[in-house]
Amino acid sequence: MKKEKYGSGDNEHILCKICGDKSSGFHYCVFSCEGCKGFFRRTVRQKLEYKACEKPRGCLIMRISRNRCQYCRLQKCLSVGMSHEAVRLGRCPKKDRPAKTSFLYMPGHSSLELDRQLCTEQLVLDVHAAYRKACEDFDHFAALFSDKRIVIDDK
Amino acid sequence: MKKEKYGSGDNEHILCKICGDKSSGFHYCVFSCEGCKGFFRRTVRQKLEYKACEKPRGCLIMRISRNRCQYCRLQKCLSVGMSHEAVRLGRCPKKDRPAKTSFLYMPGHSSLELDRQLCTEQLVLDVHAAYRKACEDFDHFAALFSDKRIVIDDK
DNA sequence: GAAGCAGGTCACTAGGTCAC
DNA sequence: GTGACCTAGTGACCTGCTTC
Ligand SMILES: [Zn+2]
Ligand SMILES: [Zn+2]
Ligand SMILES: [Zn+2]
Ligand SMILES: [Zn+2]
Repeated sequence: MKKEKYGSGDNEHILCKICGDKSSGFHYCVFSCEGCKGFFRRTVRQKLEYKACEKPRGCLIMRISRNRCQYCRLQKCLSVGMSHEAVRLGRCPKKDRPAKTSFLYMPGHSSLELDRQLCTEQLVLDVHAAYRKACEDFDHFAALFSDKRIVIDDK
Repeated sequence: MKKEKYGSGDNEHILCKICGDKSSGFHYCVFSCEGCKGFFRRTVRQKLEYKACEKPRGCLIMRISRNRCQYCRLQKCLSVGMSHEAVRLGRCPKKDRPAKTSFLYMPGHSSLELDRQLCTEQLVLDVHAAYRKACEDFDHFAALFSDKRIVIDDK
């Protein structure tokens, strides 16, 4: 029989657990995209270390934001269980196949749906940024309050 | 009459003598898993030669490490008695089988036990690596000592 | 028959490559 | 540095044959 071409599997309906892009398979024990797979491989093989993220609550890793912070991308890879030690080679045992009802499974993807995903990601990032800003404002306020530079006058 | 399905035997409670994965039967005169069986078959059939391992004391072959060094995997296959010459066709007489009470026999395996096995393997590999490092350090020290660059002053 | 292994098949992935 | 694409292996599953 013919050798199937690259990428002909149905892994593309599964989402990358790190960034949400379409997965190309089960890499380093995690369903992940070619980008995150390559990123993790380079990091481990060359023993790269990234300078720590300065944002107090870290970065959201999504398809459109995954290249903005290597430190947080690596943290996400590790936190979802990527491991260079434990890999699975060969055919996937039938009983291990992820259920198509899993939230990781995406029923289809037209370019329309891709556009929609990108818009949604941008929206999520905007909301996240606003949330973070609010947290900082609150911290600032709390500091002033504890310094008694702000008092509540409930007379 | 009806052909039993693949993997329906009770061999899965026996461990692969090469890597410790679950055995799928008695292959090339050794209880072994599908992976080690296929590896040995390819090696013999295609007369493959692997470049010698550089580690002075070789690699530990376990389920999670078996694909890291083909040379040592083949050595392990040969050392536990795999042989392409003494191929046995057909079913294996019960009296020739190793007893199930041997340490090769694993009473059960849930996914919990599999996880535990992987953790244990990683631990063993770490300890092995530390041991090897200690051996190298000792060799280095012994060399200095025999060169009289280190002396013991027990005055 | 029934059980069970050798060999084949081909769904899979680690690692390499190189245009961006 | 990134990631789409390729290739060499890997190993889960199957089929044909052997032995009991
Ligand atoms: Zn990804
Ligand atoms: Zn960050
Ligand atoms: Zn094995
Ligand atoms: Zn080795």
